[in-house]
Amino acid sequence: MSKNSSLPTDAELEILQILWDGGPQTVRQVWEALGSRGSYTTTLKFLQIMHEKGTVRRDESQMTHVYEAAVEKQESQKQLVGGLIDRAFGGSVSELVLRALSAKPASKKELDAIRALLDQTKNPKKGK
Amino acid sequence: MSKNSSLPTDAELEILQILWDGGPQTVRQVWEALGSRGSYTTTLKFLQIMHEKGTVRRDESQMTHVYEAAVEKQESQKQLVGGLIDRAFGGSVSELVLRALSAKPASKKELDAIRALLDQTKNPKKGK
DNA sequence: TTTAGGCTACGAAGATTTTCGTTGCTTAGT
DNA sequence: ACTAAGCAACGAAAATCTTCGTAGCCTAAA
Repeated sequence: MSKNSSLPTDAELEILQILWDGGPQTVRQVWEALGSRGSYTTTLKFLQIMHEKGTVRRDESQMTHVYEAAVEKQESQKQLVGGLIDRAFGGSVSELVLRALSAKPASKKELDAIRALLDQTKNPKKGK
Repeated sequence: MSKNSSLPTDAELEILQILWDGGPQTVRQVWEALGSRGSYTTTLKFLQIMHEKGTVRRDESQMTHVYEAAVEKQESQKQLVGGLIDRAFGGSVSELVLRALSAKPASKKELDAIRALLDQTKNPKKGK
C-alpha cells in the first residue's frame, strides 16, 4: 500500500474535475455535467472503476449512490504537473512556465498573480 | 483539415526526449539511452511506429537507420502543457504555475529566470 | 398487483498502447 | 564460402483504457 496511486486517465480526470467543482453528485448529475456525452452506463462504469481504485468515495445509503472525489485536487494537480515536468521538460520548472505562457497567453492580472506567487514562495533551497 | 496530430504517448515522449537531447541516433543508441530497459525490439518498434506517424524522420541510406525527431520540442511541449492546463487546471495558467512550484521547488536561480520571463512577456509586441 | 422507469452490477467488445519473439537479410570475420 | 552477429520488419500477445448492452433490483404510480 504505497501512497503511489497511478495518475487518473483522461476520462477519469474529466470526471474528477466535475466532482471537484460541483461537489458530491449522483451518476446522473455527473453524466449531465458531461453534456450527456456517451452512454449513461459509461459514466457509471467510470465511477465504479474509480471507486475500486479509491479515486472517489460513494455514499451507498440510498439506492441512488452519491459520489465525491476521494483525492485532493491540489495533490492530483501536483502529481500531474510534476509528471509532465519530468516527462517532457527534463525537470525544469522554468521551461514549463515558458511553454505554458506561450500555450495560453496570460492576462496582466494573471501575470501579477504569478509574480505574487513567486514572491510568496519561501526560499526553499539555496540556489547554488 | 486540422493540423491536429495526436499527442505522443508516454513511451513515445520518452524517446522523443532522447532524440531532442542527443540528436540523430540509431535504434541501439536510443535503446542504450533508455538504460537498455525492455527489449531492443521494443524500442525499434516504437521508432517504427513513430516513423509511420511522422513523429520522427529516419535516414535509411545505411543499413543501420538513423532516427531524429521530426516534431519540434517547443511545439510538442506547448501542446502538452496546453492540454494539461485545459484538462486539469480549468484553463488557468497561474494555477498550473502554483502547482508546478509545489511539485518541484525551484532554486533561486530558477525563480529569477521565471521572473525575467514574466517581465519579457509583459510587452510582447515590442522588438528591442 | 402489475408495470414502467430509474438504478447498480456485470461482462464483454473495441480501441489503443506496450511488449517481445521470430524471421530473414546483410555484413564482417574466418 | 560459411558462420556469427547485428539489424529491420512483422505479427501478435499482453496490458490498458473506453464504451455500451443487458440483466436484475427496487419503488412509485396505476
